[in-house]
Formats: sequence, structure tokens, C-alpha cells
Amino acid sequence: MEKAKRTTVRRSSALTREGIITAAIEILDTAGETGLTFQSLSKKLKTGPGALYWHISDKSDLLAAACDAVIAPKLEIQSVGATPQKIVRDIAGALFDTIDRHPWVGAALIRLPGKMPMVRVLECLGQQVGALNVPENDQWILVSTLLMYILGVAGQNAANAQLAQELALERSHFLNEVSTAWSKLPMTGFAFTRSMAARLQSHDDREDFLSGVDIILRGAKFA
Amino acid sequence: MEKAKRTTVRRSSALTREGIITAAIEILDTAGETGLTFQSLSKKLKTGPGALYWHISDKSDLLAAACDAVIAPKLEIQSVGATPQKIVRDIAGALFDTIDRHPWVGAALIRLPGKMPMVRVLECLGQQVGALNVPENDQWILVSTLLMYILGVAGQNAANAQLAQELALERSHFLNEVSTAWSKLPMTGFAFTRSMAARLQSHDDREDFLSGVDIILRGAKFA
DNA sequence: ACCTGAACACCGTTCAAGT
DNA sequence: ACCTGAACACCGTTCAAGT
Repeated sequence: MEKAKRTTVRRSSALTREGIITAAIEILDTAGETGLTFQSLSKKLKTGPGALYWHISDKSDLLAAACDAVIAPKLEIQSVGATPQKIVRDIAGALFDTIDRHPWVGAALIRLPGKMPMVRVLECLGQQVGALNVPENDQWILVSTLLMYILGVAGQNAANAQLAQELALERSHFLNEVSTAWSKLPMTGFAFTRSMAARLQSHDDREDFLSGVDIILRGAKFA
Repeated sequence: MEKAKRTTVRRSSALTREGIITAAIEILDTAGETGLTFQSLSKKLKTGPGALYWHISDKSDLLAAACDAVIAPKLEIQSVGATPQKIVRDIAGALFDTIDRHPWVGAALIRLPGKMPMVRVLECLGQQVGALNVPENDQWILVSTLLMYILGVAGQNAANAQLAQELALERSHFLNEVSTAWSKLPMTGFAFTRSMAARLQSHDDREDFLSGVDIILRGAKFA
């Protein structure tokens, strides 16, 4: 934040780690996870695949760095003066929005347990839960419950986007497909899922997600 | 359950979908997700890779079928007479145990939104929540919150197993690595994560998971 | 109808060779 | 120190050819 970046002066001959990651993010956003290959990335950067390995160690490293670069800035926005509950809700909302815009972030986040992008989320949630009236012994449980819930939604979002792309469908059309598939389930044994088929089409993803956050916050033991 | 299977009479010449799935599960359990390839699978079944495509449509289909075959029986156990809360807890516990034993199930479950293995879990949870005193409008939220939480834990479990295997480490040793990495984080900005490093080693995965389920159940609005 | 296995397109990664 | 790009091992999937 305090470092002045002179992005305009980037020489075309310099292949930097940062430039590679930026290019990777652009590919991921436009072509999805399957679109990012060392071939496509090196082509975009007008170099050979081997050159990339001088700056990044492998594809997992690349994904982690790309994921972190997208997520980190979104977690910095601190709404001062609000209740911790409200801030947690805002953090979750910000995460939902970025994962909604960059579905691959959800998949990357899940596959990197304990690594930087996830630690950042953990820390962000933890600081707010610390300000909550929760006994210290229960803080870990509450934070990890929130984290696992967020990761679950993130993973689903990524999987939905992935499948929708494979079928060359809009995301909403894909959900319609799921909904009609559910309504064709046998009556016996799938009563609940059938009854939820309609709701699947009309619901608001973001609102439902935040309602889940509210449930978890409400269920925490307060001192 | 009521169908008598004569598994012993299986002729060696018959290549059945069921047999393929059984073999795939064996490979997944012993060699992990990366160990299952059409090469390894066809070799185990003493046939060519192309033969498999007569019975399954692609790898995603194979994973879905394997996942469903492992999960479905575990969800049938109904503890009658218990409170819905207790039953939900038991379902979650059963899921945790199978995902713990077969980490690849977690990854498969996440990648198949709206498909059979996941629908089965959804239905199982939904039926119990229906017996709870929750307003009908809130049932979907509660069930999907539970589901997303479970999927998040499942995904983490799969990712942990995957990374541990890549590093040729025991799962507990892998968690130790994460713990020490956390304790080496800079003081400023990572106070919470650092303070949780120690807890990561001593905690009980299963117990923490069920505590999360309790939080969610407690936070649901009861009529 | 079902199986065989070579062949195809594509992937992540390596490495000798250049500058 | 950093880049090039051919080569390697491996993957999912296809398909002409067999039975």
C-alpha cells in the first residue's frame, strides 16, 4: 500500500514473478482453470515454458500466488466502529464477491490448506472473533467453523463455474439444469431435494451465503 | 440391501461397471487420487484403456460412481428414537469417518455439485431438519449451511491428504509442518494465526468438526 | 455387443544450449 | 543470471480393428 509501483515503466524484456502472476490471473479470469497452462501462459508472455520456472517453482506455486494476489487486497478493508459481527459479515461478503468474480480462487483456496491465501482469511476472521465475547477456548472452533463454511461455498462456486464452462452454459442456465434434474428424482427417498428444486432457481446465492454466516455467529457460545 | 449379490461367481471374462468401480475404489484408497489413471485401472482389470469406456462415460463419471458407492451405504443407518439434532450429528460423524478413511471422497464430493453423491447427503440432512422445529422458509438455509460446512471440511481433508502424500509424510507430520510454519509467521498482522499454531497440533479433528455442527444447529432459528 | 491396444492431443516439467 | 525451446514422461480419450 505504501510502496509506489511504477507499473507503466515495465520493460518488455524483463520477465518478473509479478508480471507472470498478473498474466496468469488474466488467463484464469478469461479462460478458467483449464485455460491456464504453461503453454498458454508462456505464449502470452512471449517466452518459452522453461523461462517461467526461473521465477516460479511449479504450478501449485503459481496458483497460490495468483490466489493470494487477488484475495489479499480485499481483506484489508476494515470498517471501523462497526460491531465484530457486522465486520465478519462484511469480510464474508467481500470474499463471496471476489470468489464469485474469480471462481478459480475458490478451488485454489481449498487446495492450499495452511498456506498463505488461506492463512490470510483465517487471520482476518480470527481478529474479529477475538473482539467478540467468545471464551478463548471456543474461538478456534468458531473461526474454523466459519472458515470451513466459507471454503465449502467457495468450492461449490468453483465447481459450478467449472461444470458450466464445460457445458458451455451460463451459470444461471446451469443451475436450471440442476433444478430440473432434481425435480425428476424419484418421489420416494428424495422428497426433500425435490421440494427444494424450485427454491434453487429463485434463491439469491449471496443472501443465502450470508444467512449461513449469521447462523454460525448466532450459534457461537458467548461469555 | 435386499438384493443378494453373488460376488464370488464373477466370471473373469465379464467386465462390469460395478467391477470397474470396485477396482477404482481400491486404487483410490491405496494410491490416492493421482494413483487412479485409466492405465493403472485397466492394468488392474487386465484389459485395455478403451474397454473401460464401454461401461463408463469418462473419468468424472467414474469418480462420481466411486464416491457414491462409498457414501450411499453410510447414510442408510437411521438411529430411530433419537432427537433430530442427535441424528444430524450422527450423519455428520458418519460422513467425517468415511471421508477420513477415503480422503478422495471429499474432493469428489465437492467437484460434483447437484449430482448424486451430494444429493444423497442433502436429502439425508433435509429429512432430519424437516423434523426439527424450523420454519419451512429457513429449512433450506439451515440445510445448505450444514452441507457447505461439511463440504468445506471434506475438501480440506482431501487437500491435506493430497499434500501429505506428495511430501511422503504422515498426516500428523504434515500438520506439524503447518503448525511450525504458522509459528514462524511475522508477529505483526498474524497474531491470531500464531496463537493457533499450538492448538493445531493438539486438537481432535473429529471433535472440532462436530462442534461446528453443534454451532450451526444451535444458531438455527427455531419456531 | 464388447474388447484390444496403438495413436492422438495435450499436459507439467526438465535440461542442454544459448546470451 | 536469465532465457530458449526441444524433449520427456504421462495423462484422458478415440477409434479402426478384432471377436
